[in-house]
Amino acid sequence: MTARTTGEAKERILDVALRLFAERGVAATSLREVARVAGVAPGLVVHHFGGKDGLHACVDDHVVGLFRRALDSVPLEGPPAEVVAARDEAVTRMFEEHPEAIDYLRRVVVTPDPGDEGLARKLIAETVTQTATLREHGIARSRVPVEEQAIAVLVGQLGDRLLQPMLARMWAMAAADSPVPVVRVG
Amino acid sequence: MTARTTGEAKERILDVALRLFAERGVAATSLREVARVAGVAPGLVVHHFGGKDGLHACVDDHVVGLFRRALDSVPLEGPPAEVVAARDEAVTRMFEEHPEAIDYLRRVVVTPDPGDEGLARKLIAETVTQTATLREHGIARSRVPVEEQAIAVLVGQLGDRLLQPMLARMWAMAAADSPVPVVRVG
DNA sequence: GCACGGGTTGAACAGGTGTGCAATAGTTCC
DNA sequence: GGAACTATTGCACACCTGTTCAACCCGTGC
Repeated sequence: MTARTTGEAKERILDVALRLFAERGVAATSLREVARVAGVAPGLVVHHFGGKDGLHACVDDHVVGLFRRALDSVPLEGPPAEVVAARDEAVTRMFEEHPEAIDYLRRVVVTPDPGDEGLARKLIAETVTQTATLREHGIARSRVPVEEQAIAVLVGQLGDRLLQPMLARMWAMAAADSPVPVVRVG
Repeated sequence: MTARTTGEAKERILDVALRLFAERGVAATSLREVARVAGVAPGLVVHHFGGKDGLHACVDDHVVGLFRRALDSVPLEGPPAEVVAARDEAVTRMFEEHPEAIDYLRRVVVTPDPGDEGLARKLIAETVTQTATLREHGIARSRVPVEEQAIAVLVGQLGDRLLQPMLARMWAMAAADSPVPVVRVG
């Protein structure tokens, strides 16, 4: 069982790592388990990513890349309002295709492990760059500092998606409880 | 350096465990580190709590106990509106005195480790009991199922406190960013 | 043919983990 | 005094962790 195309195993490892990191957290996920689930020898993970820290960083970069690709997929021409709407929609679509990404981000924001600030920085840096580009194309206004505007955009794009499942889980865990005939809402 | 009063070390272990569990998560906290921080031999933790799972369960019970004691501290006599207000205030005071508790609860709700559903169940069961008591004393209305009302109360008491620091962290991590003289747009 | 080089393996190693257990220290009761 | 009991220690065990490394497979260029 050898690699057919170059980089196949590497991608698989990255996907598995993101999924497991999102499900259980980085600290609680072992390199060996990532390798096992990816159907690969432990040494290969080290060879490709240089160790667990390297894998963590690459997963972060991968998530930032998902963001960037989603945003870069919409052309910067047309009425500003439409461009902005299309970008938000692209992010929404990306998160629908990669639900692990939002789970991973929630962990980083809500219950960060040491080293998780890395993703936060990268994500903010990326958004600042994106916002600057928007300004150059006259799509975003320039009355406030770029960073402030970028953060507002980021919070707008992430906020709901990070918070909503949290409330959902509170209700779900309540419903899953109680062997009693369940809650019925008028 | 031996125990002066019975249960002293046991309580210290419990406090340290709650704090570390809240900070880093249960899975990422080792029994030995709990023992080290508590100034105690690893074996003692096992002796008192029967192992890591037992410690986890006892921390859960401890948190539920904080809730119960806070609620039970307000007498059930007087105008219903005042009683309810006093109870909310008691919970608020409890969380101010035990900030680790809210951090721990956030982990359990947002990014649960396997075994964390235990606390959720216990907390809901406790709130159902409490709500039932309120009804018996004519303080809570009885037009909806107890469970539904209990969950509404629980979400009301926890919601803000769980969500608020999350948003705060998003902004904080943004502000703490950018050591570089940032992107400048013409 | 044959060396080269990257993808891949699996066995090491040192260290940390949860747990079990025999031994000690200290208190309480007779 | 001693007996009984609990709190407490420190070591031993088996297992899992991240990392290192020599070897292997296999396609490519010569």
